[in-house]
Amino acid sequence: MVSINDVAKKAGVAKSTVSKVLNNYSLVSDETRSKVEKAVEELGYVPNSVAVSLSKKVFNRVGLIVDIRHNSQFVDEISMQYLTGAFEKAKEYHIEVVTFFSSQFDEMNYKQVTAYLKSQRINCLIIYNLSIENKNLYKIIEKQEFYCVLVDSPITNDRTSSVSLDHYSAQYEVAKKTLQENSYIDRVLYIAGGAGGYITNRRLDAMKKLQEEFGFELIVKHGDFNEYKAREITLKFGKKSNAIVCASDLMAIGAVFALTEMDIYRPVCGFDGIRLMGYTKIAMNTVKQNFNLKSKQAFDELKKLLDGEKGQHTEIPYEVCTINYMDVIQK
Amino acid sequence: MVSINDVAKKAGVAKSTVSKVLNNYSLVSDETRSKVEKAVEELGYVPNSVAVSLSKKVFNRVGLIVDIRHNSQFVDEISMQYLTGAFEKAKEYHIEVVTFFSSQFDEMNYKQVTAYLKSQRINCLIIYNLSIENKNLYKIIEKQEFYCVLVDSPITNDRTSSVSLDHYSAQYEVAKKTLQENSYIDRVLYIAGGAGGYITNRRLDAMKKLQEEFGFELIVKHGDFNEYKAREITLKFGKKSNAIVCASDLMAIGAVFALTEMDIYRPVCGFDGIRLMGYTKIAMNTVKQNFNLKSKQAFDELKKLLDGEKGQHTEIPYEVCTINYMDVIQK
DNA sequence: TTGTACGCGTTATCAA
DNA sequence: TTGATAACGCGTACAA
Repeated sequence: MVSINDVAKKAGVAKSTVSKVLNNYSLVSDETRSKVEKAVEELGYVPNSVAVSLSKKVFNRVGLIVDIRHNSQFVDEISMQYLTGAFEKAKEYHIEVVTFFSSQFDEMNYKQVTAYLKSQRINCLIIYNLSIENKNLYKIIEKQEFYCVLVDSPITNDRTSSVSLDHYSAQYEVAKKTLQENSYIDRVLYIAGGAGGYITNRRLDAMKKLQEEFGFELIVKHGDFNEYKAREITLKFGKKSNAIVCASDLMAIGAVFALTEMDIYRPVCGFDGIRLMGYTKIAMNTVKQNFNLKSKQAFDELKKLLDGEKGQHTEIPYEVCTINYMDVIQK
Repeated sequence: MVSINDVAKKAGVAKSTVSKVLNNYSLVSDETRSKVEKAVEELGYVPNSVAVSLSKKVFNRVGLIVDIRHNSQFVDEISMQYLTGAFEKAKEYHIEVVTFFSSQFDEMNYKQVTAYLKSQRINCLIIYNLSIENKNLYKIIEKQEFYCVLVDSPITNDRTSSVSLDHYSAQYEVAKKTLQENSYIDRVLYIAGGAGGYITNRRLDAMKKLQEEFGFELIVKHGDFNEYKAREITLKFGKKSNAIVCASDLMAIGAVFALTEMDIYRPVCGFDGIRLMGYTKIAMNTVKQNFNLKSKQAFDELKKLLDGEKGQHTEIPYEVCTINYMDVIQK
């Protein structure tokens, strides 16, 4: 392991001088600079990030908290896009990231979680899909000991930003489009996410607005973003409704497959625009969002927080469309 | 940030004593031990892993190298299971892991990659789906500067173990079963993985064995595990074959959808047993493997390497079956 | 059984 | 403009 001492020795200078060259201090003569750079090059020296982290007062390490525990398997696709987006930005900003799965924190209390994160010298968090059961994370956000960016949870404070799309209007648009494409609608089944969640409530508001406008009866059931539950709900309430609006594509798939089994047709729409949809060959309206981009934007917001800005809420664009197989496999 | 000094002060002992308690040294009186433990508890102290890593001579940090770059999107599912499996074992062994995507190393040369990894104090690697284009990683394995475990690449040396299933017999079995279920087979299209890959060659051998036994004509094309390519190949060669064997489920899906478009039927079989298959509602034979388990086993093998054992090759079980929707969504 | 002192690789301060 | 030295938080011989 080649260290700064080796470089200093080779270049014939003090290690503090090497450090200065590496960190672009201005007060270094061109001559010593080039000597050092030459030695660095020859030895293939790269600073030990562990030691850097230990010695610096501020050293930013970002924890990416991905939620794969609850619900079905196919949030995989979304989580993976979140991760890749964040990794790309991390590289761009030269900031270290560490991946966590929220299930890791399940058996810990608040104190343990913060201690654990701090012990890894993590001072920033990007939290994807914060679920309301996760009291620890809520407390972390509230206490502001970490810089946080929340993806799809509209909480902000001085050290917390949030990135999401406009769930209200997106839900409104996709549902409206789906209902208008079909003739007679007098009873709509809405398979919502988890009871009490921020997003769930926003989207529910949109459905109520639509209900006022169209004057249909609205049946609301909570599928917890779980396709199996959505399936059960559809088997139970699908027949007596004449359209089904789902708060996620996954639940929409569960609903459609249930309808197929029941051998009846009902218009269904989803939310997310996941590629999996293309494989099912189901053509339904959905809200397509770019998860990779959303994650990147979250990282940009984090950078702003680190640069001293206060937390803010930002939104990303979306598109109401259908996902088809050929689009999905092209790339 | 509460440090070992704070604990020592609170407990009224020297920090070295605290360290001994924490690292389970035997030569500590019960009295001081409990004093220290109490202080640790009250302060919520967790050792700073960065400092630990710096001070220890050997500190194991594992880099998980996941390949999401090449081919289609739906390796996502597999990669995610690899990651979760490794994370669980990491927790069990108290070893730190860091996630990398192999695309991160694309523009680097060998020296840069090793320097980068070492700068992060990484001394172990678990490499999933090493592709033959990745010269850097091959060199890393060869040089033995890192302890490596390869998943699905049967290379071993003193510091390198590998975990995979028996690709030869698995390919043989699934293909044989598929062919036997259908009446007359005289020409088989085999859509292989990447040309020259280890796995690809093993599986190809199995197909040749089968060819000898059954006496059919074997057409081999390389789909590079890419469903779009598999689709193109099927469109071109599907009609004149009367069965299609694919080296991955993804390619098999591409083939089936192409056949549907061509409006002809051919028996098709896949490989991997991914859950996505359940969503396509295609019932085809495939080789089902447990990716999560495979990743865990890889971690166990890594542990053995760290404990001084020499690298070895191990295999995991597989099952020839079909993947159906209800099995997939149940859990 | 406990405490002292040093080293790990780096940055930061201050004197030269 | 450079270099010596003290941190950073921890583990660990070695001395007490």
